[in-house]
Amino acid sequence: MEISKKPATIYDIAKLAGVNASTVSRALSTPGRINKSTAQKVQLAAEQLNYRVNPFARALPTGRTKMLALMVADITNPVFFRVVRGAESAAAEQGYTLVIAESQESSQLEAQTLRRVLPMVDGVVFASTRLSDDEIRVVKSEKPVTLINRELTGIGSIVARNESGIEELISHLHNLGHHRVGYVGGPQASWVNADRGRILKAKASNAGIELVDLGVHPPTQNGGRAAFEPVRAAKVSAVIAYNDLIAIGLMNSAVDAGIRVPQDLTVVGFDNIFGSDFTNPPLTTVESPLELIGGEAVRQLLVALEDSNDSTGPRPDTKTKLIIRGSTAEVCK
Amino acid sequence: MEISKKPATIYDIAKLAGVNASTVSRALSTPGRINKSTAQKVQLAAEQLNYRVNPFARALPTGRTKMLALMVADITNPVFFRVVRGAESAAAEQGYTLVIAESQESSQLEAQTLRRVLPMVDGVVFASTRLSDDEIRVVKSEKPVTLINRELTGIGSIVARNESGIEELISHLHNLGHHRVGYVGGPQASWVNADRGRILKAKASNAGIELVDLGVHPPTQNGGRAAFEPVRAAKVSAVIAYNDLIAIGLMNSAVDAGIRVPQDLTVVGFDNIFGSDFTNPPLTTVESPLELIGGEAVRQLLVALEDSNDSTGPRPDTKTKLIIRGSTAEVCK
DNA sequence: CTGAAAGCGCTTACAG
DNA sequence: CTGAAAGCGCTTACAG
Repeated sequence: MEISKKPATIYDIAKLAGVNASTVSRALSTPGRINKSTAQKVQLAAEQLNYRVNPFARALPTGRTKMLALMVADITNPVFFRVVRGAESAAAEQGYTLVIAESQESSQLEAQTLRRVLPMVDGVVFASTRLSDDEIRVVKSEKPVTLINRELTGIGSIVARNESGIEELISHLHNLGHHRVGYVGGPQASWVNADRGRILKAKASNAGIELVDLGVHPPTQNGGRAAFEPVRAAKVSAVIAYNDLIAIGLMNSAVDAGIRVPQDLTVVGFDNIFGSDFTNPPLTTVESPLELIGGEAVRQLLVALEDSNDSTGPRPDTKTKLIIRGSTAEVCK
Repeated sequence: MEISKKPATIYDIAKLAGVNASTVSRALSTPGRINKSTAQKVQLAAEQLNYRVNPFARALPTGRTKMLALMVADITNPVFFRVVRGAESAAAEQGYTLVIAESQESSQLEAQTLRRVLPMVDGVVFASTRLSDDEIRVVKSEKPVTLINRELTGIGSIVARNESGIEELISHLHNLGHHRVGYVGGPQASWVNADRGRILKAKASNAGIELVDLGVHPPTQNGGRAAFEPVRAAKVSAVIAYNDLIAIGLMNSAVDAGIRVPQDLTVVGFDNIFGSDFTNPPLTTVESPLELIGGEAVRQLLVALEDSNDSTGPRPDTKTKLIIRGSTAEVCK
């Protein structure tokens, strides 16, 4: 329980090992280029002194901080947990530290946070951003950037492949006998919402299902509650929500209105968020490989940074898949 | 869309403003100690050059990085979301950046992560840690530390005041006519578990309720499922779980076994995690002011760091409170 | 393979 | 109030 004394520097090591500080530096960071026994001597001394490199001192001459920023709109949104987990472990694997920054759904706060964080990181992955295409390009002009679930020419991105899950979903609904189903859309500006809507429309039409557009809504439980009236008015036997949160809000309002799920109304969501399995009934949903996506986003960023690395390994398949639970049933008429 | 050119330094500003670099430094960080018009000239030049201080260059001479680490056991555990949110915004408020580090419930991984992160932060708050008392003291010997929901002499900490919520809970159960209730404990080593258990026992005994100890369990849904057998064997009319996750697992198993909640068995949890309101039935739970606690933890850390500040404002009350939902009912016999 | 030196961008006593 | 200088702990050409 010593009182915090100054940590050892390479000069302390140099003295102890009887070599020059530059040799210490090399022995520690590029041991290949140095006499084996010298390197060992240095490493031993470093250990004795409980040496740890000062990351800032290293960052100054190299310009590299070994930190990455992960930008999310809302830390408390369960959709991001798995993204964060995947990103964090991919970063740690390569000795990088992740700074998680939150925009709180405000583009102004996001810009401000970015201004604080950008100078201290080597690159940023946007898991969700309120920034415009142009603003993203400005960031990209300063540091490498990768985008999650948004595409923008000239910028690396990784997105969930919604086709596979939606294919399964439409076929599931078709088998259940649904012919007229509603889509409760998410935010207008959301790339993901557009993607899901487009694919949904195509697959539904292929299957001879009429897809009714039920408007755009906030991606929250309240958004789902507010969407209930349009849903009821549309006289659909099934409804697909932009995400699980909306689906859950929708189910609540339906129950309050005396509509039974799934007997009277089939409901499905997207994401398979934490808790979607203990709704009543448990929610049928299309799941994205969020953890994989988070990990892949930082891996992509890292090859841009360490350009030595395997330039581009095979991109993993980010396919989505349907998880069938209790909120979908045959149309009974 | 310029190709990333080198960011401006204080020397660029110095040249543009026609002063010495040290004057620039002072004008930017301690504007009070400098001629007003000089300061303005400098600030103008800084703006023109779109200057942002290099945090690492600043960190070297000062030893301060303006970064804080927040250590959690599991990023995907919903209990931490609000802690993170509170900590993050308290940090941002003072211009600090939060690094969230995850131990993944492994003390080895935690130690390793700490080794990577500790050199780059000014202090650390442990939201949950697998470290032993002694290990925490070692960290504390290097950097200021504050603890959430754990007490350790000599180390600043902030804990939820479980009395208030438990008081309400016991009185609620008492009013409902329960006389024999079980406690499904959490991890043996958890400070919070011990605290809740102790208070529960005291309050129950005051109210003439017999509290049956149902053992220690992992704080997860599976833990809750596994706890169902002991619960049933104990022949209690109500059960209190260490946390919501356990309570939810317990409810699942009960339903599977044909036991109705709350008619046949009253269930209550702790934490009020995301999703606990849409279980079936919605879970009655004791809520902690997690966001406040997270914020207060970093604020405490910050006064230790900036010792100039208001040495110690009044500590906010971290009282817990009962949220009554559908999983509790009168004992019907 | 190794040393001596310069430099990364800032801060901060020390003079004046 | 301001300048000139030293120093924070590392890395990396440049010699040898």
